[in-house]
Amino acid sequence: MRTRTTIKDVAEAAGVGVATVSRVLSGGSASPQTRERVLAAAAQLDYRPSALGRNLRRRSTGGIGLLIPDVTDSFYGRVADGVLACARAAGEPVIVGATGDDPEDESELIGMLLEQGVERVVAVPSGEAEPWRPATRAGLTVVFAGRRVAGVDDVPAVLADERSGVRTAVEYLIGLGHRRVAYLGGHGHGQRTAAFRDTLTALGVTVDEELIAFGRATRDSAYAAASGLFQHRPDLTALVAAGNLLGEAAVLAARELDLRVPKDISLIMFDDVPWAELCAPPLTVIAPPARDIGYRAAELVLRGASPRGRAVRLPTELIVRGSCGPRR
Amino acid sequence: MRTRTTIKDVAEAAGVGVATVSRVLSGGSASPQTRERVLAAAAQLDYRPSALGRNLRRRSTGGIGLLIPDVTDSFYGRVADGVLACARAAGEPVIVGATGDDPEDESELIGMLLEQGVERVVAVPSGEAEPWRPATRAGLTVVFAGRRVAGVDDVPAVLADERSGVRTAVEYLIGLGHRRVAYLGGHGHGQRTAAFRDTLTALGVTVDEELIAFGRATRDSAYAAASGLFQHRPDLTALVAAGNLLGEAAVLAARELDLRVPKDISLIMFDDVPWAELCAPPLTVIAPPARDIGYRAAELVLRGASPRGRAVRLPTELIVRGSCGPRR
DNA sequence: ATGAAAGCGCTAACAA
DNA sequence: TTGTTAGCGCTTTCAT
Repeated sequence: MRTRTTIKDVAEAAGVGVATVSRVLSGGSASPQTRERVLAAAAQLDYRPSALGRNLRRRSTGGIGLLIPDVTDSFYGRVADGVLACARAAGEPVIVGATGDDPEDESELIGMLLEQGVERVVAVPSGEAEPWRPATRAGLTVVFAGRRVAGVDDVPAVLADERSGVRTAVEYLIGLGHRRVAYLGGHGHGQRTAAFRDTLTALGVTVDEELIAFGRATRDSAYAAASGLFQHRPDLTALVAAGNLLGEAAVLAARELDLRVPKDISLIMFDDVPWAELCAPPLTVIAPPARDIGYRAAELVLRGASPRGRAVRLPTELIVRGSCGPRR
Repeated sequence: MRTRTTIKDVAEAAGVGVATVSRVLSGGSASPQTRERVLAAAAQLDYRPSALGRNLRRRSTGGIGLLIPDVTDSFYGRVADGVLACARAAGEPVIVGATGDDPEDESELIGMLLEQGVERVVAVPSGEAEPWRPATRAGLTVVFAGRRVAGVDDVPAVLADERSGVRTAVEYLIGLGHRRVAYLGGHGHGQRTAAFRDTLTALGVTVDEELIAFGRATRDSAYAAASGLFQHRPDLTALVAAGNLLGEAAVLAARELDLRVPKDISLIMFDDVPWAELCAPPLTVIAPPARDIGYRAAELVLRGASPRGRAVRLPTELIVRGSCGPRR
C-alpha cells in the first residue's frame, strides 16, 4: 500500500518549505506565484492534509460529538439529521453515540469523546447532571438539544417551546368540549407534564391525577400505561400523548380496546412523524421542529456557544388532522 | 483551563519512562510492581490517553466511518443503530455522514473520512462506483450494507436476502389468487425488481411492464408513482412496495383514491416499520433484519473484512398482518 | 524489564 | 514573503 502524500512531498514538489505549503493551504499570505506553484503541486499529487497531524498540533479534533438516546426514534433521528446537515455545511465531522437514555452509557460516551479530542458536543441528555461534570470541567463546549438537565445551568439549550405547544393542544381539546383529558408522559417530559397541569388549571378544569400516567421508554411500557389508563378510566374522552412512542402506544391500545377515534376518544400527540398521516384517522399532532433544533444546536456549538447558558425555544405547530372530535 | 494530563505526567508521577507507561497501559510486559505504580499514578491523575497522539503515530483513527443516505429513514436508522451498537461494544468511535444518495456528496464525505484518517467504513452506497475508487485505492477497508455497487466487486457486503423475500411476497399474493400484481420500486432496488419479475415468470404469470413503476427517493415522487399506478390501471388487485417510503406512498394513494385495503387492493411492503402496525389495516410486510445488517457489517469491517468481496445475505421474514386478502 | 530517542504530519513562532 | 525549527502525545525500535 502506497503511503499517503504528506505536506513534505508537496513542499518538495513545489520547491518550497512545508510552512509555506501549510500557509497557502490555509489561506495565509504568500506571493501569487508561490501560491500557484504550491496549489499546482498539491493538485498534482492529489494531496489531502491529514487531520491527524493538525489535530495533534491543535490538541483537538475539529469535529463535533453528537449524543442521542436512540438513532431509531423519529424525533432523535431528525435532530441528528439537523446536526449532520449543519456540520456538513461547516465541513466538520460528527462522531455519533447512542446513549439509550442511560446515564452510565452517556458517561462512557462522553469519556470516549474526550479521549478522541472532541471539544464540542450536541446532546439530547439523559437527564442526569453527573455525566456532564467531567465534560464541562474538561472545557467541553456543549449544547443541549430538545431537553435540558436540572442542575446543569451553564450549558445552553435549544428546545421546542413545549409549554406553549402543550397549552395549545389542551386548549384545543377543552374547546372541543372535553373535560376528562388524560395525559400520557415519559422520560424527559417534565416540561410537558407541567404545562399540561398548568393549562388545565388555568382553564378552570381541576387536574385529576388519576388521568396522568407515565411509561418508560419502551414500546411495551408505553402500551401498558396507555392501556391501563383506558381501562381504569373509561370515562376519559381525550388523551394527550407526550411523545411519538407514547402516541403509538395510545393508538394501539385504543384499537385493542375497540375505542373509536375520535368518536369515543380524541387523541393528540406531541411530535409529528410520518405515520401520523397514515393512521386511520390521521393523527392530530403538536409538531416540534426537531430538525431545526438539531441544526440550531450545531450552529451554536460551532460558534462556541455563549458562556451564559441561555435557552433558545423554537415554536411548535398544531397540525389538525382527524383524531380529535367533540366530546361524546 | 487546566491542560490535559499526558503520558509524561503519569511517567513522572510513577517515576518511570513514558515508554513504560505506554506499555503497561496497552498490556505490554512489565514487572508487577512497575505495573502497579503506573496504574496507580494513572488512576490518581485521572489519565486518559489521548487518541490524537496515538492516531498520528499509528497514522490512522481507530474509528469507523458510517455513510448512509438518510438518518431519518427508518431502515437506515436501524442499520446505523446496529453499527453504533457494534462499534460501541468494540470501543470504537463512529463518524457518521448522510449522503442523501447523492454520489457527489458521497464522494465528498469519503474524502472527509480519508482526511480524518478513518480507515474502515460501513456504507449504504448511493449506487455509483466512482466515489469508491479513491477509497479503495487509499487502502480503506469498506463493507457495504443493505446494497452493493455494480462494478465494485472487491468490497464485501451484508445484505438482506431480497430475492427470497420478494419471492415469498409474490408467491403469497399469487397464492391469494392475484394475477395483476403491481410493483413500486425506487432507487437501489434492482435486486428486488429482478426478483419480482423472476418470481412472476416462474409462477407462469406474464410480467406486465405497465404494472411496474418507480419513484425517486422523495415522498412526493413516491406518491405520484403510486397514484399513477392506481389510476392508470384500476384493474390491478395487489401491489408490492419495495421500500418503506414507497409503502407509505401506496397507503396514502390508496386511501386518497378510496381503494379499500385489502378488499379492493392488497398491499405488501418490503421493510418493517413501527407504523406498519398502526395502519388500518395493519400492513403485511417483508421484514429485513436492518439492525443486524448494520451490526454484521460493522463486525466485518472491524475484523478487517475479507479481501475477497463476498456477500453475506441475511434472511427476511414475511410478517402477515391485515393488508392482503384474496383477489376481489 | 526498562528508558532514551526517533518520529507520525502538521502548525506556529521565530528568523531571515 | 519565506524557510527553519520546535513541538503536540503517543508508540516503537533499539540499547541497556
